[in-house]
Amino acid sequence: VTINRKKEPIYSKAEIDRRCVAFEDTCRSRGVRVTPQRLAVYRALAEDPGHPTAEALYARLRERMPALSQATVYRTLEFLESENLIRRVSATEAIGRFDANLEPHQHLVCRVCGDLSDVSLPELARPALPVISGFTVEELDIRLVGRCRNCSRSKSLKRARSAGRRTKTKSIINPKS
Amino acid sequence: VTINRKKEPIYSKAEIDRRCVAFEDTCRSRGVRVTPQRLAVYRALAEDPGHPTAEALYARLRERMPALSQATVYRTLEFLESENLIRRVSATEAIGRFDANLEPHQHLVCRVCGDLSDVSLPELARPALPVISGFTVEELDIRLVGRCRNCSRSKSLKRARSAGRRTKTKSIINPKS
DNA sequence: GTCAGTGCAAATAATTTGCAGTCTT
DNA sequence: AAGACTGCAAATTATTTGCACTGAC
Repeated sequence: VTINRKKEPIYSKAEIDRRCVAFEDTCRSRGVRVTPQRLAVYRALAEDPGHPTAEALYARLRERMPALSQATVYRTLEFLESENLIRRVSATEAIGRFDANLEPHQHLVCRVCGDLSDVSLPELARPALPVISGFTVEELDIRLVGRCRNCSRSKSLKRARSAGRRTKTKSIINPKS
Repeated sequence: VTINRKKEPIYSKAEIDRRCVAFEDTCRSRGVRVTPQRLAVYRALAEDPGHPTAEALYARLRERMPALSQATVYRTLEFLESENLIRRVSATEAIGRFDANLEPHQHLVCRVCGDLSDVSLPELARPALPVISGFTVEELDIRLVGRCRNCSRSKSLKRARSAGRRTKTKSIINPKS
């Protein structure tokens, strides 16, 4: 078991440079513009192993780019996510979806429509909690992220923000369509 | 593999009744009052396998309890969570925490301070994606939820809302202190 | 009767959007 | 030059909080 306690960046300087170049290539190959803002946001995230929030990145970036706006940070992160160049991870402060089912089970999360349903993987009915020094594991939260039946065809990644009952199908990620 | 496609409630009517009684007992044993609102929120969640949001529960509940307020729903859900009577699950629309590390790895989530760090469980370095009919699994997201070293002592569950750099240590869950 | 719990409305937090101007290609 | 991106500020959405009141014990 290897824990990265936020001491070092996820990638070495050289690796980060390489990734920034790859990022530029990706942008160009997809006909998207390479801007200083996009590069800066991408690099700042690659350098920060602490899973920062958009707000935290903005605070750090504005020191070097005072004119940078929050909106750009949000837009850039969304763009990077849609290009699979970064991932969004969930902490405990996730927007509230609740579950009264306390039996060990897992969740199926559709990344297109946001649908959330239960699954039971038999091999995980009674999961062994990994032992990690310096951290008391109380719960193993497993999510299978992918596409539900209805969304298996759709190509775009229009993440539903609030997956309540709302059927606001406006694309957030792909405003170009 | 068993999938619950939201057709039936998680628990049978009888089971829900039993749980509501257990809920009452828990409240009394902890010196917390049993109110119609708390019972209604708990029951509504137990009856809804769709992992509803606070907003969705509120919308459903106010039909039968027109005077119910949103604030009560939020407060009750928080209370139920702190008593381990329900769980909070995360969908894709989680409040943004980002990660540029695309290598397969897992996350350690401290439920007290919200701290998020990387772990690599060797047996999951190259995880086999479960095959589930009617759902295309693209990613296995595993979170080890518990307490980090610093928080292993603290008893209260003061979930950090925005775990940025903010050190707002105001207790949300335990306003009585 | 007491005070924990509620309702209401206002406050805060996080994110999104409209629009006019700017810079990449 | 064209229009994709940006900055700004206002709008939206989700959640929290202060305060006076009410009802569970």
